[in-house]
Amino acid sequence: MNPTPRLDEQLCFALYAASRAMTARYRPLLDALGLTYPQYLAMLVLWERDGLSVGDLGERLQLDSGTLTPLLKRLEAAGLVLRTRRPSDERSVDIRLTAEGQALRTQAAAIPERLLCHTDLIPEELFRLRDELKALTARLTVSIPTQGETP
Amino acid sequence: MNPTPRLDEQLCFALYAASRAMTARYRPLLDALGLTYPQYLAMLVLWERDGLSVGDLGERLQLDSGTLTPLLKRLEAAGLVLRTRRPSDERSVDIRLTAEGQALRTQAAAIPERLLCHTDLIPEELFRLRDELKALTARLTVSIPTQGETP
DNA sequence: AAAAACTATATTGCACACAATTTAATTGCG
DNA sequence: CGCAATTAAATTGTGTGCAATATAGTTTTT
Repeated sequence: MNPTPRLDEQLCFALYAASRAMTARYRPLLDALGLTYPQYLAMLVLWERDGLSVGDLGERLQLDSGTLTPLLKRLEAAGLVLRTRRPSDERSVDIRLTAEGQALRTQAAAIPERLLCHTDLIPEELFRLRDELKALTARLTVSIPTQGETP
Repeated sequence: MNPTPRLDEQLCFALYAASRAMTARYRPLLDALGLTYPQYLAMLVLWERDGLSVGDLGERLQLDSGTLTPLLKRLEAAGLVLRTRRPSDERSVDIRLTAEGQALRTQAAAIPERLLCHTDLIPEELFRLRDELKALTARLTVSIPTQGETP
């Protein structure tokens, strides 16, 4: 009935390839800061708002503790953050930037611009694409209806 | 000089989040076939053209042998492909579908449609988004100019 | 107040990604 | 021919992602 799906026609592969290509573009710039790409994203969140819990960070990045706990431990080992149990609720772990973590912010500020310079992309197009991707993510993220659900 | 980049403004994060959200949507459908998402992509390529080498597959998927070798070994262990040294050049490894691997094609054919049904996305928009992502990938993938290169 | 239910993180196990190195086969050159 | 250079996979090591489970702390219920 349906034809076999072709790789080049799949939005899913276009997304997957674009995401990895983007990460590859960031890598040399992030190497200079000693950060991996997901670590950079976590730092972006912390630079916006310090002292979030692991859960807060996970909500923002859409990552769970299985991913974040080891990532944050590596950031701690690198001296960029501190992980401390929240006194008011010992279940929560506060992630706070160290002075070194704060300082990295200055260097990171140059990254988006340097990336743009290397790729001759038009900012307006990027903004539109970004917003379309956000809309797509929102639609993909709605709760999946259970097979045969009848409420 | 530059402001600290904000997570929500970054195209890179929109891409990263969308790609993972898409993979998450595929997961339950692929679980039914016993495939992971990258394995599914590899199978898509093989259903289009059987008997490719590891390198050919890697070129198509933009993945290197460090990723593909274990992935293909798992597909072989699952009985979906055979890995054989090419007689004309023993360095190359031919990947060929088994009868079982060919048979899976029929079930896979229903997947893209089922995914669309679950997400009320308009096909025309998706096609356009896909093509924009391909263009982005192409621009991100051009050879990175060396710092201070003067040809 | 003690048990049960709930919540936040951590741990474990598996499967990618990707850099760097290794191994084996082939090609090219003197 | 003989050997250096090249090529194709495989291997090794690190860092995600994510499901499933475990642990510890908190709240709710009886």
